[in-house]
Amino acid sequence: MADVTLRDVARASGCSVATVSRVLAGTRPVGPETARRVREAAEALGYRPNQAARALRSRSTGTVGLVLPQITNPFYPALVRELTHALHAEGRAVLFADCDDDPKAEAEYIDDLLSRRVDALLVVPADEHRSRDAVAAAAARVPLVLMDRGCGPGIADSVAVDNAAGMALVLDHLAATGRRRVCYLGADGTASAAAERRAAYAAGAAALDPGAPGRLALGGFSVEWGRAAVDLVWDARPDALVCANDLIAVGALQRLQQLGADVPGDVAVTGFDDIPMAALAAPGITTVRQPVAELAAEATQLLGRRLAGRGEGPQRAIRLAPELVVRESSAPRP
Amino acid sequence: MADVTLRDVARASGCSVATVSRVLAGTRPVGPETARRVREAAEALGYRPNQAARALRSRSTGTVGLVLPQITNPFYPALVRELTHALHAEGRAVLFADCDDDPKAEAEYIDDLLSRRVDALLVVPADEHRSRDAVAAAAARVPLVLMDRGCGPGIADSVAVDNAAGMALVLDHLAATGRRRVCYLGADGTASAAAERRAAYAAGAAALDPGAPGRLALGGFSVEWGRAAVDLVWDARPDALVCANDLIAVGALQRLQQLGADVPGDVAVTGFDDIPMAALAAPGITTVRQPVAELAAEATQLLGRRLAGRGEGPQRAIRLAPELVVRESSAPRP
DNA sequence: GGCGCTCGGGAAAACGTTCTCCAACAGACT
DNA sequence: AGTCTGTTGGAGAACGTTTTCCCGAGCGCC
Repeated sequence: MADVTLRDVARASGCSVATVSRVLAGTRPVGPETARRVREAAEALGYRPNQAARALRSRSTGTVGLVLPQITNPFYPALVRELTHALHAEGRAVLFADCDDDPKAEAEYIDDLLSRRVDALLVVPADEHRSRDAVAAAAARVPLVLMDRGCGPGIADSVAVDNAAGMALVLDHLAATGRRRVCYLGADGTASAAAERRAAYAAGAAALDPGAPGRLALGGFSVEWGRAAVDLVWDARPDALVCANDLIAVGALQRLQQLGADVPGDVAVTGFDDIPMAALAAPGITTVRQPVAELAAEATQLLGRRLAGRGEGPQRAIRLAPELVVRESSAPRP
Repeated sequence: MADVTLRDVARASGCSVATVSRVLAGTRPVGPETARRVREAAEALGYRPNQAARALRSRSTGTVGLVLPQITNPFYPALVRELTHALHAEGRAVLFADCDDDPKAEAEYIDDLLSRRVDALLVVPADEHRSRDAVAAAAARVPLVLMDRGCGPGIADSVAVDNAAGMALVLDHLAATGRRRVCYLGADGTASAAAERRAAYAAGAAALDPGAPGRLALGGFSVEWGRAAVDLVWDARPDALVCANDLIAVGALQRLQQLGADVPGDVAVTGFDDIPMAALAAPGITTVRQPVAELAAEATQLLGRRLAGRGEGPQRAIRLAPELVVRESSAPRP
């Protein structure tokens, strides 16, 4: 009942530990008859390799650390799901850490994961600047892929959505459906997603209206901020509110309904990310869907390459094109 | 730059590996002067213990496996967050597995986690019946705590919300605010949460109206089902829809708005779980809040007890009282 | 002064793998 | 026949800890 080891299998099959290891790992050819005996014995005894011993000897745990800022941010569960599935498909397990948006906790978790000898790290950095040191140090020790948010240039491989392209899709759509006075409800952080979307808005909105780039309110990526931000721009009488993510859009929608504004009649509202809530809000929120499964696939592939090829090769920054999802919140006015 | 081991620290501090291990692990008293030297050397070299070696020798990885049916179910992220924080606070890391509601995948993940030598398992079983064998087998090898859903009696320690009490809170509230013709939009699975809530509704609703226990529609725990279920009970002209969870309630709300029904004027709607979306829906959904942090704390405490006390003692099934959160969806009619 | 004791320290044996040697033996070529 | 090459198997050394012995020194006690 207790643990059965290679020794036990060796004894039962009448050969040496080395041979058993070889047939089970397939690391060197072994006589067909011996192989059969070994496999039978292993099966009969219910042998399960001890991953701790294997990790110690082969200096590889088959484990990847995943560090997130906040699992309760509704964008991440889908990402976690895709990542864990992709990694499990390659036989890797996932050590999970949620650092609660705190770069200090993040550094500790990364340290802990490294001492647990993860083969690689997937990190969504909590803060563009304050995460940098810890991430760079970690990247020097194991393959590391940044996801979703950046962390300064030249740190590590990264995979993210093309925020500028997404914002351009939104602005084109609004222009095509006759919106002219747009406002931006954004986030002021230095997180790359915040900065890129902000910049893309500023660049694209000028085409609609020279005044548009100036009409913005910057706060956090939250529903509360969405509610508050509406009041800051409402005087400008916008006919469209472009929000930096779906949570802000949800908040904006709530406040607009309180104010008695008609969406999309009086004003259109758009989000970013396509979290589940965007489809379920009333009206449904027009948003930019991140290709989550593809992001996960790219990230694991990047890791796989580094793990196989002994970490050589230039750094890669992969940007995936997002998709516009049009819902009622931006329907053209009759 | 490469890995620094106990040997290196021993050499640098001029004593033996054993001594270094002792002072760093604090496992036996050591002379103050030697201790100081060792600590300085360890600090200077940047020593980080190799957890793989430690795990091999001490037969404990400091790691807990967490197996979920579906991280994308919006109830789980908060639970994951609390669990990982609680476990990290005890110096444990979390190996995460999402089995996508598939008991077969669940069994494989559990097996994989066991061969990775997790010290314990936290499992939210995917299916009351079909998860049973794998969970029972795992529970025989390591401490295991079931969360949220059950898996047949006598399998392992468990922590969950008191579903019956929660449903009673809802029914009392509806009765107190003058609702008489209630309907139940539930789930038909054998998952314990589904069954318990269903039973509690049947028991409690009889007090409001002898016909109430019969007025129910059973499907899945999803928004889509909530939308569909409304049509099945609408002919009964209910003045309150009691939903088995918040997702169903969200769906019901959507369909009611399509039908032109006024919530809460014509009909009240209640949910269960208090997922973030419940507060953000319009109108806000009256629901039963699960004490997530407390659930997580109880679960880790249960694990801690088993891990410390060599697994003895009777099985415990802990039920925590939930809290009613009253929002607009069940406001009394004027 | 011998006897027990604690106390600080080292040598070395685990833990369960993987992997590098090395031995034995077969067949093939000189 | 002798050497070479390739194939199959075993012995044993790692990997970096923790832990069990054991030793010597210091100290109080009859």
